[in-house]
Amino acid sequence: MAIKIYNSVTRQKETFVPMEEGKVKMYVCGPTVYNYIHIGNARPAIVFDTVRNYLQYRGYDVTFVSNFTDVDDKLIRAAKELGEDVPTISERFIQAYFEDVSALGCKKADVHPTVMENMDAIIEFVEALVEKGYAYESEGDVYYRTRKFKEYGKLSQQSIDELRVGARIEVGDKKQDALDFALWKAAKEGEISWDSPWGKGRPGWHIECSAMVRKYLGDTIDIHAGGQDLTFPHHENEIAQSEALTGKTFARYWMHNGYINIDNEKMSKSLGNFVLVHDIIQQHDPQVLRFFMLSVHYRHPINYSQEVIENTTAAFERLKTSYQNLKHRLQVSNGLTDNKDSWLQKVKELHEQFVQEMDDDFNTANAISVLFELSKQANYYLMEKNTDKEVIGAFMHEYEVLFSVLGLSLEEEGLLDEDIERLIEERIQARKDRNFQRSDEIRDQLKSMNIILEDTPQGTRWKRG
RNA sequence: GGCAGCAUAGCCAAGUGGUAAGGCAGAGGUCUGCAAAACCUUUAUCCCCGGUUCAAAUCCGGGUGCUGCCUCCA
Repeated sequence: MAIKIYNSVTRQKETFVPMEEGKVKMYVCGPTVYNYIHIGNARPAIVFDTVRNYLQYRGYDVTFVSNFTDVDDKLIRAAKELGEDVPTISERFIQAYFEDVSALGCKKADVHPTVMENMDAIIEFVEALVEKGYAYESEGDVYYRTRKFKEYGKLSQQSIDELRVGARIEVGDKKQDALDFALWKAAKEGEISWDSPWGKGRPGWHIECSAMVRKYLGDTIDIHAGGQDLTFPHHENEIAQSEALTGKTFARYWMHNGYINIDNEKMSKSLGNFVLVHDIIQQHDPQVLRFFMLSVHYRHPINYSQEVIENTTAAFERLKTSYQNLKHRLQVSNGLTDNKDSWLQKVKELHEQFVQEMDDDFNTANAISVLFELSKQANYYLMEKNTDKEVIGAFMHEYEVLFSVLGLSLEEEGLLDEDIERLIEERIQARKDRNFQRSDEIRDQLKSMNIILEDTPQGTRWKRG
């Protein structure tokens, strides 16, 4: 069995074969850190974190690099508005990014390079392009000679001539051709800048990724990923820069995640419907947000709304409840189950099905349906009078593995206070005495503390509501 | 104008040639001191019209509607 990945360049699913056996080099375009991230930024973070998890689960040694754009027009504008300097702002939102994304269950990349700390590599890259004739200096700016790169447009499936029709030609342009794009921008008065062979300035947007990929991962990488909107021009330009310089394939598999809409509308500043992760996770369990993102195939558009997130909350709750119920039963299992082997076999089959779904271009939507089937089978097993610790354990283990691959957590937060424990004991006694008034009183009291009690033939179990 | 994508039940969503997964919500039932959880039953002529095929949600053509990219954007 092999993993299949939909490659944006060829527009089809291809069997994944990394350059070096057992090793994967992967790069994901990260955010510009001028604000808190919105849920559109959260999607690639979650999706490609899951891709990485799965590749690791399948035994690959993954080197994962994801950058921060910490110098650009938006940051310079933000700095001006806030009266702070660019590094202060970017540093603040890099920290905020880590907080948000870690709440969503994303692990850190192996390297999170920034533009500022890689200025030398970027300048060297531009110089090399100038030397090769793929770039030229013009009044302190440096531009890429787009027409010189014959394969330009191969990722976004557009020919140079078609692009030319739509290209905006600015008055007094320093470019030789409208399609050329900036590798280096001369500093305007008072802007943050670095010394370069072309005078003081800063990098254009696209060059950073080319330079960092090369520095941290090499000339050719296995997977290059990002949002769909990055396909053109960002990724197209990265290919032009890198392949012109090295003459080698830049990335072997390109992966792009789909857009997010809010209430069926594009998220945009003019509509005022920007949803920040920072705000959502105050109101909703961040795990639910992750589960929501993974319940739709990563290449498809996804629509965020209050209704859908509530729907998802209930669905996610079903899975966790089932796991909690297994956990409760583990202690009181007596090992008298019939058909033990067929139950263990069932768990094994579900695991194989999960792997099969994930192998197919990381179809997390179907993988999640396997999770629901696991829950159904577990619930079904729990209906048996006698249960076996090994079977319960197998179900639980399977739950833990699948959740961890998807980056979801089964942990219940906090410990049970002694007081709560005591109340549960008291209620058990009250029920034995058939004092249901007192019993219900305790249940209501605990409910107000967000502890939900459930009585089963095997005793009382509880969960956080 | 060019390029690309999408349209599946009240809602979300998988499925790319063999007769519609899964979840949420709804209805009915079982279990329970009452609940909860769970289980069972139940809910779709796959946007429209043609075509190819023994067979189409799936392929082809034509509509209609929506969206993205071509300019900063995940």
